[in-house]
Amino acid sequence: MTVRTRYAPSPTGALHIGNVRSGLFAWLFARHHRGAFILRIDDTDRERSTVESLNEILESLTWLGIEWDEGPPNPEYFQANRFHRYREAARELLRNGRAYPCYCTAAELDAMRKQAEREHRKPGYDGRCRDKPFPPDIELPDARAGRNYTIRFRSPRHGETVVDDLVKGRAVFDNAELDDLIIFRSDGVPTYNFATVLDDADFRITHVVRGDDHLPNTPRQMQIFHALGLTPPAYAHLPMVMGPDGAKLSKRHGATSVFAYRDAGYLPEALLNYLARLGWSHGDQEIFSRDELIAYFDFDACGKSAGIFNPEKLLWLNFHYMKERPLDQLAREVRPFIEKRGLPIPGDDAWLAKMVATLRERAKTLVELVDFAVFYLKDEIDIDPKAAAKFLKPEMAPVLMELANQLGSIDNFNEEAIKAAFERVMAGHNLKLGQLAQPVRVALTGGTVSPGIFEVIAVLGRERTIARLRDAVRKTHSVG
RNA sequence: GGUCCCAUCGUCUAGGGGUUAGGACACCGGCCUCUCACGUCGGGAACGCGGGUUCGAAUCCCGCUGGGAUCACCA
Repeated sequence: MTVRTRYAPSPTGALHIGNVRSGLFAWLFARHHRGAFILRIDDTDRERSTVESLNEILESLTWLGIEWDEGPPNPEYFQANRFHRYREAARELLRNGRAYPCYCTAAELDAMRKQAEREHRKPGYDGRCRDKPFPPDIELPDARAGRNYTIRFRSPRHGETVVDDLVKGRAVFDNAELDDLIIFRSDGVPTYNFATVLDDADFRITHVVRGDDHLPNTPRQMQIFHALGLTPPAYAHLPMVMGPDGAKLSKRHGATSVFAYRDAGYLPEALLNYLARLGWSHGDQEIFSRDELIAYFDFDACGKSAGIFNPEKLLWLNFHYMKERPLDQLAREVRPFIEKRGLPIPGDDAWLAKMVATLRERAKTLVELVDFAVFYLKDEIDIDPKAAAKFLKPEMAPVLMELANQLGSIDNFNEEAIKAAFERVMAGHNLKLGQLAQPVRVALTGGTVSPGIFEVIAVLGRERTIARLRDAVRKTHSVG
């Protein structure tokens, strides 16, 4: 039997990285077994579902390279388009007595819960409508047509339900602990646990891979499978991703959506690698290509305990992938971040690549790289007053002038020749490289930190370099 | 509170009866050096507690403690 896994996000908000990791593992498992990965949209909640959110899901997965074999835009993979199927299944359950109408109102249910809580009993539904007689061909609820009731699943009262989880191992649930859950709401909409079962059944999902927050739902879903005469799929419940405070990762932990990381200048390979390695391992290996991930992935190598999201390690991975990227590709990826910043690019693609080459080992994200690149890109730079006070002293003026002249007379304006020009100036004034490089650095970049001074000059070009040196000379007078 | 899940450095993890408990991120120090980085070398840092089983337990079993998830006419 070929493996079929699915990822079923609901389009009700940003695509969260904790959530997308479950999708990643489902995808890896399917790819590893040369099976199919299905993307299904859980949009039964039409109030909260939006197209923006749907697009974000699709774009995020595409950006990460998690491609689906079946799913959108095919309309059959949207729950909203499958209501006929849910209704049919609910009628079947009503006919064979595995479900029943419940006439309790939301207010009554609420009161029931509160009462139980006061008496320190479990807050579940007490089954008061369970044994009321009803016609087997009773219509499904529809509050607008006056059929103001819900349909509940008749859950077995005795025995136990065993989940043999691929990640967690065996979990045994006492059926007496499971109350009769609503499978159809009074507005005629099926609930999640019911719709999910039918989808997983109809799409012939062999392995349900999801976060372990769904583990408590699993015995209920298995019971519905059985009531429908179907065999449940295998389950793999992955541990959650937590924030630094140890609680389930959520918006209040800051940037958590895939888009947020994309926009912050992270590379998809880095995020993918990081997410895969959170809760899964392959010996001591830290860096994995997509193909390696697929080749090595296995639930046996998944940990059982929740993992805390570590932004520093993600940063390190991003840095790694930026360093090993082909230069022209990295330059191409940096470009939109420069544009977004409203900065001009004073050269062609080859120039941009040279600029990126000097910066890539100093920046951990694309955004950070652009931060460092400002002095290359802007015509006018701001000089840090403290740096100027320390390095642009009046006695440096003639030295900088001479360097400008030397640089002006070079034939081939390359690093080698630039270095030779420096050496001539240093020899003439009896200076060491450090004594010359820092003032020049301040003059050219506005600060005391930059790539090697020869490469900076080579990238900046003769015109700009000389202009900035002269500017700096003028400033030494005003300082002095 | 009920139910379920989980427990090795700060974090991600390897190790599943005998190991100086390994790696990675982060941190600290040396080297490299025109600054900052990169790189490189080195360092500190962990088996939650208590009982068993065993010649021997981080490893197997039980309990405790701690953490998490979940208990909707949300998904």
